[in-house]
Amino acid sequence: MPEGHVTHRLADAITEAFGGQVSHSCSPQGRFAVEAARITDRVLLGAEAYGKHLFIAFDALAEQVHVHLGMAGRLTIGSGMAPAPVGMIRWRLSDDRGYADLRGPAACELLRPDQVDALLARLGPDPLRDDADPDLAWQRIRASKVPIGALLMDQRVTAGVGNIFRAEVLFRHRIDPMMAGRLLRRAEWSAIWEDLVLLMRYGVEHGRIDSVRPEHEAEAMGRPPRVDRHGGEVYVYRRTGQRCYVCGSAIRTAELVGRNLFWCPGCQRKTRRRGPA
DNA sequence: TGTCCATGATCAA
DNA sequence: TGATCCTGGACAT
Repeated sequence: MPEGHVTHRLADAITEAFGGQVSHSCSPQGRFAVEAARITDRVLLGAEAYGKHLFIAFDALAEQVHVHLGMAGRLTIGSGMAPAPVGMIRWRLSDDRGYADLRGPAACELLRPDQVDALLARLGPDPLRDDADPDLAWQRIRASKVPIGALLMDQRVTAGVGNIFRAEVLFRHRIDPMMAGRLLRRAEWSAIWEDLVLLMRYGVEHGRIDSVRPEHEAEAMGRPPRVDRHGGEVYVYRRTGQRCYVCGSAIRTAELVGRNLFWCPGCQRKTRRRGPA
């Protein structure tokens, strides 16, 4: 259940745990069995993330493992001997020091180099990558009638941004999620991008999303504890009906292209005031 | 025990 | 726009 920061964190963790070593691959659940047989007992060269996509390369093999966790996928890494498989483990990667179990991914497959290239060509810039060019996203946003709240979720526009980062970054910049992309100002986009880099890097480092600014922490602390599991302190995500930490309005929710959107009607107005929330 | 829901995305119509 | 897929946890019955 990841946004891009999880994928990047996992890429680092896999490289750290298995990089440069011979590892064993299997598929207790069975659906990755043929592919696992091809990669097992090879040296794992490293893992890399692009947006929500994870690629793992092996020595002397042109194909790479491509993993997309989707909404239900999870990859857990443990140390020591792998325990007997519990539940549906699509791919188990292990060596004598540790193991990684992949469950419920939307994708777990071997891709040829040309397939990898085609996939990457579909992705917009990823705020977590040094090679990202935010201007590529801007060119799409500035020409679009689609709400900015939908554009940010579109992986062709920005890769790695999901429902939480979308909601939180728009709140932090006091932007109405329903505002058409083409009404966004260039300076606003630059600020949003820089903020995404900041928030998502924090997410990679800490393994959670915290978007509440220091000056609002006291207010956030006084509120009832969060009940969902994503772990982290946020302004609007899944806080429907609760009071905004900044203006006190009730946080609202609505469906936008099939996903729940959260925003503060007080802070995020169509006619905007200067400065971030 | 069953239903719904989730940090996602694709496909058909 | 709706149906579908992935899996497991929360919650209702």
